[in-house]
Amino acid sequence: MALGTDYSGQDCSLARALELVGERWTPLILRDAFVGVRRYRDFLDHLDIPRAVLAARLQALVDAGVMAKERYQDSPPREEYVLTAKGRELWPALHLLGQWGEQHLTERGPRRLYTHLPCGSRLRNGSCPSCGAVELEDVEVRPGPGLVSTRTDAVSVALREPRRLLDPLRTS
Amino acid sequence: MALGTDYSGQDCSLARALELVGERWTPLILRDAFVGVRRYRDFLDHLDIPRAVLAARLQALVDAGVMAKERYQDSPPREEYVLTAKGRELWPALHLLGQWGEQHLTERGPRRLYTHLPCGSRLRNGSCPSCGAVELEDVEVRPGPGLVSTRTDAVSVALREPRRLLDPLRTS
DNA sequence: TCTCCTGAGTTCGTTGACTGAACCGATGGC
DNA sequence: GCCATCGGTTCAGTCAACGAACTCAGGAGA
Repeated sequence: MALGTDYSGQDCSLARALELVGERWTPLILRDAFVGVRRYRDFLDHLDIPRAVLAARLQALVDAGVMAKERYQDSPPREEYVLTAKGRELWPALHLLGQWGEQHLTERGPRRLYTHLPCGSRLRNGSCPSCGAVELEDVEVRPGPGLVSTRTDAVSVALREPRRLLDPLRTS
Repeated sequence: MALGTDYSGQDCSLARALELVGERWTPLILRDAFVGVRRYRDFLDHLDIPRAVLAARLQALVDAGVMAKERYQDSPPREEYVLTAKGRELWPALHLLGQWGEQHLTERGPRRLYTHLPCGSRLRNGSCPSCGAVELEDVEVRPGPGLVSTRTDAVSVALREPRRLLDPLRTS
């Protein structure tokens, strides 16, 4: 979202949330994180985002406690960005917004299908209609009939197969 | 959100939605519309938004079918902006994002309380936990313990009393 | 009729975030 | 020694947001 993203003077929890996750690119970074993207390079390749912006956003998300930076190898030292519990709780809001876009802004069918694996039902409102709350690891993302993926980056290719949310995406 | 808000190359319904409702100020305009704000002047006074930006955003929302411009008096001719059915369906997503902000970005208690009047229960996930789906007109917004409203514009003052969602706010 | 006021914008110069390309430092492979 | 990769930082140019001033139409009062 946004630009100069402070909504000072708005005593409103939505404004506070938007100052953090309403900035331009941030929701898409989080969407990628939910499907398992963790590395700087993968975010970069999949989003076509300027490097400086990606670095700034990831840093802001870490500072806010939405993501955490974790060492995954020592030689050479490499770190990856993973969602914290606080970050994972953004899932219903982001999912709902995506579902709204799917229903109102697209003509072809859904691009991605979300299934709660233990019971097999399609997700509604970011949670399972029959089970209630949902562990994200139990949710499967699968390409839907509306998906037209022409991208060749590693993340897009991996997402052409069914995956579980949060399952780390390994591209190397 | 955003600046130059096209996420071309992202074949993703979330990106499509963000191109419309992810722009800077747009979510707050919609939030105000849900609590009954309809007039250019009221949006202006309550949001402290630059006039040019407000005009552009309202026009974009009308073009997208999220809001509609309706004549409410003829002499002098005056029009107001009301949510369409498509726009009202954004409520769960916006509400959830606000709730996330309430839980994670604020120390004092909730600023606004949302109640489903027919059954009296507090809203969860933008809908009623006992009744399921919800008519927005049946939802009451009430100031909560965390609210510190120092603003003196007509909208802020009106929101210090309980109101129903979508109930037109008359300030004149 | 003349003047003032209000609502709803538009215009315009300035500011500042986003963009993309180039550069940098550490590490590892050959 | 040379080259490639990962994860950034730096920098000049662009474009949207900002805020103040201006416009225009239609009353209201004198």
